[in-house]
Amino acid sequence: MPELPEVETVARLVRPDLEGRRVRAVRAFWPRTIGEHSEGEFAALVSGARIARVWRRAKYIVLDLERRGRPAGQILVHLRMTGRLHITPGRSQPRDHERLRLSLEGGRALSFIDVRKFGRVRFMHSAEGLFRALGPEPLEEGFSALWLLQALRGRRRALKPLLLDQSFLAGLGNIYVDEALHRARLHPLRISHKLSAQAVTRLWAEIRATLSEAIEREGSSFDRFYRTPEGQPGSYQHQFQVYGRQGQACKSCGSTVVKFTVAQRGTHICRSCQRAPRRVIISRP
DNA sequence: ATCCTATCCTGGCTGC
DNA sequence: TGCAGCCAGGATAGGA
Repeated sequence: MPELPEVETVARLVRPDLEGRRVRAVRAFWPRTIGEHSEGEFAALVSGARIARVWRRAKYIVLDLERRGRPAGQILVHLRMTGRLHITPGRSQPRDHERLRLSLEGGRALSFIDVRKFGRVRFMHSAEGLFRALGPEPLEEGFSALWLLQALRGRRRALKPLLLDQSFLAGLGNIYVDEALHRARLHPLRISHKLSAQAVTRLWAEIRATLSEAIEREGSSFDRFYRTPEGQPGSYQHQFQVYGRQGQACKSCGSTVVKFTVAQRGTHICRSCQRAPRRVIISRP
């Protein structure tokens, strides 16, 4: 599902078509996509504003708006599970599962397409407060091995649910947590404050390496949902070590990859590369 | 503080 | 072939 690498890829690919353009009109085909605002309110807030910058924070794609050169709020796109962004010809009929369309000056439009309707496009006067409540960006300076060591020691939680918690660390989801934990040879049920400094350093490095490599490959596509705005699938799924590989051989040691449930999420591990912590009862699939 | 469950959704899949 | 039921999962709310 779209996690940091997929969201980063989408932001990069829509950026050249959006930056500098003005929003002309809004149509909400599924009103809940824009949440607390009605279509009319949303339109009033964004119409005529210029998209000054497109960037990413955690799993949000952020469109900074300006009017007369001054900040005029932000549009936050969250793809959740099946959301997609496409630049489309402005006048076409709504396509299947299109939930929102922002018509742009110049004739084209930004379309938000989402089969499962979980995705959201919000207008906020400022997202600063929302972003302050999120953990650091894993690929930025603030996320150091020392920070991670101290942060893990300040909590007493299983690694997987902690790494999925966006207020702890931003941008990871189910897939990249499983991949990073396998690469760091850490079991998802290991308790955060009990890791050695060496193990934490491994985890830190593997989180960064996994995400960077996935961005290089434009994310992962293993079902028909995630595509870049150009309609291309990512290719990182070919690098998966454990995710979705239950029943197959671990690429490092040959043992069979198993799937079980942690934090209500499908969790994939190699039992020989990722040794279970003592005294932990492993929940059943 | 942490964990667990339900909710939101659709479509693909399984099993009868 | 038809159809009911289950599953996937990011975020959040509410209860234990």
